Formats: sequence, structure tokens, C-alpha cells
Amino acid sequence: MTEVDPKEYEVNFFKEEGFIRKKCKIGGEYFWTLNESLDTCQDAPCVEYWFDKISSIRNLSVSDSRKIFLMFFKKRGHEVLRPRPVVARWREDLYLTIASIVVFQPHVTSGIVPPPANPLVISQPSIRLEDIDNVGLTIGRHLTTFEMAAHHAFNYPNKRIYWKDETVRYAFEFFTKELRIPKDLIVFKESWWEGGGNAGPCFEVAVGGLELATLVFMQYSIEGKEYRPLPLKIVDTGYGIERISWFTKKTPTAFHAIYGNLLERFRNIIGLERPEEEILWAAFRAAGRLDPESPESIVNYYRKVAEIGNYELKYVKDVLSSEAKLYSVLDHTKTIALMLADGIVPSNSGEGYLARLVIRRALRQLSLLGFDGDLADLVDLQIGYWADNFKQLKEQRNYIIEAVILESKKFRELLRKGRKEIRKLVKMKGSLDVEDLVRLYDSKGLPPEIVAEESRKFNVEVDIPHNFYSLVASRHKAPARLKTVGKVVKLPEDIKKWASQFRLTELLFHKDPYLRKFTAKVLGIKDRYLVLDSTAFYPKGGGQDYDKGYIMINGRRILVNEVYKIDGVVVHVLETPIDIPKGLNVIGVIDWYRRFKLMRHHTATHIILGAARRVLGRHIWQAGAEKSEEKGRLDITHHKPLNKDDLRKIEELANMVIDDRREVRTYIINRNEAEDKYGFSLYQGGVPMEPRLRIVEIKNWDVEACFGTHVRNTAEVGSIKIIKSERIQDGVVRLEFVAGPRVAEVLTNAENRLDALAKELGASHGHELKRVQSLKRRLDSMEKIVEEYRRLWIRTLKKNALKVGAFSLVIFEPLEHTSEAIQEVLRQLTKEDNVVAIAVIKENQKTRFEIALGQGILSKINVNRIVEKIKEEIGGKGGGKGGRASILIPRIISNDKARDLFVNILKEI
RNA sequence: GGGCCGGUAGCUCAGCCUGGAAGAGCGCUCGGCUUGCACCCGAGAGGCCCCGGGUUCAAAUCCCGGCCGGUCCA
Repeated sequence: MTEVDPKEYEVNFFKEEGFIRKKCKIGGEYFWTLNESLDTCQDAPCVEYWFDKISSIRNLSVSDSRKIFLMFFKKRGHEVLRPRPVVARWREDLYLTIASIVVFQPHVTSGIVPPPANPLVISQPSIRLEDIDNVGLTIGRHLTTFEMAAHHAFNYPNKRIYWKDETVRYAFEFFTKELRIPKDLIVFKESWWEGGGNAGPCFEVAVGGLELATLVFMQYSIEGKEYRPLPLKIVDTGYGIERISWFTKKTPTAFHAIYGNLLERFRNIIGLERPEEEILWAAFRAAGRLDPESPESIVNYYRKVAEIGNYELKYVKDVLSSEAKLYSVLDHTKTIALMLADGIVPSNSGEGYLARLVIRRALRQLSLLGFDGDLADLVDLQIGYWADNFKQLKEQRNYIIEAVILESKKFRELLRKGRKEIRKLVKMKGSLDVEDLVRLYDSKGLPPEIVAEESRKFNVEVDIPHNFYSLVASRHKAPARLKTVGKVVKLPEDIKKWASQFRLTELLFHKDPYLRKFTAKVLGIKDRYLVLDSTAFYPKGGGQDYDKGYIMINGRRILVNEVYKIDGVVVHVLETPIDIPKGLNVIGVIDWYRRFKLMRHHTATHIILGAARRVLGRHIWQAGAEKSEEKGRLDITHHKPLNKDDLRKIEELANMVIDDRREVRTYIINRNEAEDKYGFSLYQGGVPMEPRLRIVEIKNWDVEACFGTHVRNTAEVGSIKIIKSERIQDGVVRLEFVAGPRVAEVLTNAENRLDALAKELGASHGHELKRVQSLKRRLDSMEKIVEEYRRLWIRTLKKNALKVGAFSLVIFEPLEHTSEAIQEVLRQLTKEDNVVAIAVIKENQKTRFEIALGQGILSKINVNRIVEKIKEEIGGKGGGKGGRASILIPRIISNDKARDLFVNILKEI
């Protein structure tokens, strides 16, 4: 933490109430308290947990805690906001919602879009995976999934809502009045918060060893090493709903408070013995001081637990590490359910990988607990347990279960193959080192614990280094980059710069997508690049290709070849450079035939997406799309390849929507209103940074924020034919389709290809298949005949062999020049022991000798001696090994000469 | 997105480092043994060694590019 001005933490409320500022004797941080004798900050790891001793008459479940929190702030003028998905669809730089503030970044925090309400209160389910290894061990301090309850106030320069003083008052009032915590036990610890390029002072509110809330005052942007005051000052608070529940329930672990009876159900299903309450309370006492990052601290923790309860150390370790696994399974299964419910498809990259990661960690913990049942059953219990809190779980249950089953199957398969690999490695090497462990995990996905377990079966002990996962990470030098929108505009840099000076182009195609001809004023022309004050030419973007057409200047037509948009300015790329004075009016005409096809393909994309979501499930999201004149392409997220039946259903449904003649409306509305009304499935093709969104709505079918041009009614699409579907990545399926007149064109093309094939085969229509089958049969029999002849020929060759000393020399010019055939003949000839077989192959003014020796004479002759002799006699390059060699002579050698050559060589040997 | 691993018979894989006759086990077909089945014994069929290029007299093997699959990512 950098040096912070203590004034940042001076709050009127503290003065009024008589709070005093003290310094923690352990951690050294300053904190505010009403209790003069307090000398520690009351936060882990400076003190142990002791909040169980604080008398409080409340006993709040997670759901009660949330309700109380929201109500408290609602009564104090805050509007209650519905929670957002745990998948941050509106963020380009983040996969998961890691905090409530993420909901408002970057559009609200940067000042572009006003907040949906001000002040507001929200309880946002959040997922953080960076501490996934510590879940369970710390008995509840770390969770991958938690609800961050927050009251936010956005203070604009001309509109103040509330700031530090009010925030602290609210927190204090909430804790003392709602949770009925004695005033003098609440500690406000001074701290500093930084994240997402912003920073500010904060108070961490801790009671009895447990941090219950953080009150952040976002007021700086970090630029390089400097902090610059932000115009927008944001109250960003975070109250841990699960911690509040734990605090009031006073259970030995947070998991007992969060999951209630589900914990014992999981325990029974997994078959883990229930430990005595005392050891858990001993753990509770010691866990506050536990630093999970330090192996010594973990050892000390176990020692302390043993000491408190007078247990044997090994017993403590066994019980608590099993408990930790049970707790992380509880935590992970909830996370899995929430992630999948919001439509993540497990895969090997992006957010899909994060889902796979959590699923695999859960499977691993279960396997280490010796559980051989189905993870999906446990996830299903979570769905039931949380169904009233998160209705998306119930709605998406089928998909969630199916995805978990599929992932479990993949992991089992991976382990099965992996175990074989481990066995092989252990047998070969006799031991495994760290390098092996890292390699097995990194490239095969085999967790070190599983490797150790497997190799133990062969009495090979493996040491798993404490820093194993950072070793793996160090092999990945390049940091994992997050999703980015690829806005590739093919224009020279100087043109981009030049274009951005103009005012925004009026987009006529948005007002009227059917406009074909327009008049506009020239704002600038440079070389072949033209900027107008308004245009009907659609620039490449939103997956839709640009329009083509021409510009009329003084009765001359100049083709428009490409169109791009730079920061709201449309740049027309002309066929040739021209010189036109600024301010001149020109007529633009777009290639309507092309445009109309693009429009139809674009609307078709929306129709198909809607159909796919209905046929396959709500986890279907657009992962990319492109519409050209020829075809449309839509990539969707899905966990398995589509079968014929899926495709047929999607196509049928899509065509049904066309036949339905549904209205396609485009309109601009307020962003907050749009999100509220239609949800985040609006953002299929990226997230525009605009306060107002252009919405394309196909009535009762599909609503998306979209920049493209669309037909007015689905009937205009004509018809849709899906021409191809392929899995392009793990978790992504690509659909290719045509619409309108392209359907007939594609079919005509297919017909033409079939015609050409029929003609080539000499078959009449409809008999192509039979013809190919009979040709195949004929080819087979021909091959057999060739084989017969080859055998016959070999027999003749053998008969005509020359006797040279002990050897039998067969020298021949092969009839077939394929190397397989030559090798086959040589193989047959050298089945007899004393044979020296030579194939003489002449081509391209070169002669190649393929030499093969019979088994029985291998000990007498070295093929390379023959090769050397040939080199001496007539030159050439070559060599060989065993009974085979080949040599190439760069000229034609007659058969007679070759025979004499080999006869002489064999005589000499 | 990036790193790493892999692609050889229907399946599971060996061979690749160190270039020179394409292999094993299972499965399949036929035959033997057997009342029949299983086991066992014998014989056989089955390969664009992922694709393209390069190096070389010679590439499954070495090099480059691509495609496909797997896996991991502080």
C-alpha cells in the first residue's frame, strides 16, 4: 500500500460517535473503534475467530441475510436491482462477475451510461476462481461463489448522492440495528483498494475476527504511477452475505451455515464419516490465523488444532483434509450450477475452460474422497437447494445435468488413458520427478495427486512440490489474454487518422434499409478514399459485409469497392482516385441485388439463432457470425456436435418463422431499459459502449442489439437452407446457411455437380451410386489379377536367375513403377536365402538400382559393399542397411551392362 | 487467444531420438480341438503411417507450413 493521507479516513461520524484511531499491534494497520482497550484490528489473520462468543439473537440463513440487507437499504431510499448473470456478458475484458461493481463497469463507471438507479442496492452472485485451492481449508473464508451485497452511490460533479460519512453511518446502523452487534465490537480498518484501473481508500469492517464488509470510495484513476481524481466518485461497498449468515448462525464452518442440511446429505452420499463437533470447533478457533499460502502456517494450524482438542496430529490432518474436500465439493457444485445456468458451455478455452476447471476440481476432490458416484447427482441437489433463490437453475436444469455428465465422462476417459501412461512411465523410469508431474498435468491434464495415487500402486512414491501449480504456470509465459473484439478495418493508418477528423456520418441505411439511391455532400476526398455527410452504403461491421455500388459525379460512374467505418465516419473506397471539390453533391447508388442478399442473410442469422436456442437450449450464444452475399455463417456455443435431427428441427423452425410473416422492428432505446426488458442475450454480437442501443426485434422470436440492415418482415427472407454444420472448436459449432434466391442457386450447383459426375461415370440420372459401386468392384478384381500376374512373373524371374558363385542373381526391370509394387516383388524374390535381387528402374535419364538380399546371405555380404563397388565402377549416390539398398546413377544404364556389372561385383565378393 | 502433447490396421498402441523391408495385442474371417460354448492351436484378411512442401540416393522417422484432436494457462 502506498502512503495514504490519513485525512482520507477522517469521517464526521467517527468524531460524533467518539471513535478513536488505533494501530493494530500485529498487522500495523490503523483502525477505528469505540473500544479504547482494543489493540488489534479484529481481522484475520491478526486475530483468531471469536465471533461465536458474541451474543446475537439473530439466526439468518443466506436467503434471510440477503432479504434483510436489501430491505434495510430499500427503506433508506435505495432502489433494489435484480442480480445480473455470473457470466459477465457485457464485459469484453472479464469472463465472470467477480464483484457487484462489475455490473456497472465500464459503461457506468466511465460516465457514458447513467446507472440504472442512484443510489441502489443489489445482492450480486459472484464467482472468483483465484482462491479455488484454498476453498474448504479455511473453513469458509474462501469461496468460489458468493453473494456480494452492495449499496452503490454514483456522485457526479453536479449531482451528489452520498459519500464516505453516509456510507459509514449506513454500515454501522446495519450492523448494530439489523444484526444487533454491540457497538464497541465493530472495527473499521483503514485500507486501500485498487482494481480495474481505479483506486481509492476503503474501510474493512471486521467483527470478532471476521471481515463482514468492505466500504470502497472509488475516486482515482490510475495512470502510470499517478493517481488522478475521477470526476465520478463511486461508493462501492461489498457485504459478504454468506459471512453474515455464518456470523449470525455461529456454526463451526461457514459451510454449515450456507448449506445447512445439504452438507450432511452430501456427507452421506459421499460416504464420509461425520467428525465430532469438538474438532471442528478447534479448527474454527485456529483457522482465523491460518495463511493458506504458507505451508508452515498450514502445519502450524494442524498443530494448533491438535493442541486445542488434545488430538493426535495425524488424526487432525486426516479429518480436516477430508472435511476440506467435502466443503470444496459443496462450494464447487454450486458454482458449477450457477455458471452453467448462465449459459457457459464447458470447453478448453475462454470462459468454457473456467467451467471445466471447476468441474474437474470437484471430480478430483470426489475421487480423492473415494466417491465413485455421479457428480451430476450432487449438482442436482444444489439446483434443488437454491432453486428459490436463483430461478435460472431450475429453468436450465436439463442442460446443467447433461453438461456435467458429459464433462464427468470426458474426465473419466482422461484418467483412464492417463493411468496407463503413468504405469508405462513408472515401469520405464522406476520413479517420477517434478518435471514428469508438470508435463503430465500440463499436456495430459493429470492432476499430481492422481499421479501419486497411481504410482503408489507400483510402490513408487512421488513428492508433490508445494508450489506445483506455480511451476505449471511458469511454463506459460504469455499471460492468458481475455476475449477481445476483432475490429479489423483494412485501411492504411494515415487514412484512418484523416477520416477521424470528420463529423459523424449520417447513416441513411438505418433510417431506411431499402434506400438504394441517395444524394450526399462530399466532406473530404483523399486519393481513393471518400467521406460524405450521409450515406446509404453499409460499412463492414457487425458481421455483415460492406455494400458495393457506385457514385455519380458529373455524369461519370465511379465504383465503390469497399466501405468501412472509423469512429462513426464512413469511408468509401473508390475504384480509382478522383478529384472532387468539397461541398459538391454526389449521387450514390448501392448494388441492391448484393445488399438485399446481405440483409436476408443477416435476418436469417437472427432467425436461426432463435431457432437454435429453442431446439438446443438457452445456453446457445452466438460465438461469431459472418454474412456475405454467398452465405451466412453462425457460430454457436454448444457442448456436442449437431446431429441430422437437430439440424432438421432448426431448419424447420426457421422456415416456420419465415412462413409466419413476422414483423422485424428496429428501434433505438435506452440501454438500461433494454437490459431490463430483454436481458443480456441482447449482446450476441458484442457490447456497444453506447447509452442507447439499436435493437432488432423479430416479434416473439429474437431480440438483439445490432447495427446491421434487416428486412422488414421475415417473409422477405424467402427460405433458409442449412448447408453445413461442423464443430470448429471444443464447445463451438458452426452453422452455414443460405437464404432467399441463394437456396435455389446452391441446389442448382449441387445438381450440376451430380450431372457432371453422372456424365463422367457414363451413368444415367439416379444410377450414379450403382455405377460407382460396380466400378469399385471391378477395380478390386483388377488388383487381384495384377497380383496374379505379378506372382507368375516372379516365378519366371526366379527360373531365369543367374548362378554367380554361391549366389543366385535376379536382375529385372519392373513392369510397375510404384515403389510398393517393386518392394513387393523384391520381397517375394528374396524369400529364398541365396538370392541377390536387383530392380533396374529407368526414368528421367537416370537409373536406379534397388538391391535386396536374401536372409541367408546377410552374414556373407554387406549391401554397402555392393553399393561402394558400384560407385567405384560407374559413380552414383546411394546406400542402405540390412538387406536393402538403393543407388541412383545420373544416366541410363542398359540392362546388359547392368547385368555384367552385378555379375562381376558378385564374383569379386 | 497463447504454451505444451498427440495423429501409424476396426480398437489400444509400438516403431520416430540414431532415415534404409510397415509391427504387436485385442477384434474380424477361415480351419483345427470340442456334443455345443469358452479357452487353446493354426492360417488369413485388413494401412494415402493426418495433409502439403522441403532436405536426402532414400522419409512413418529429420525440417517447415497447415488441418484435426487433447491438455494447461500465475
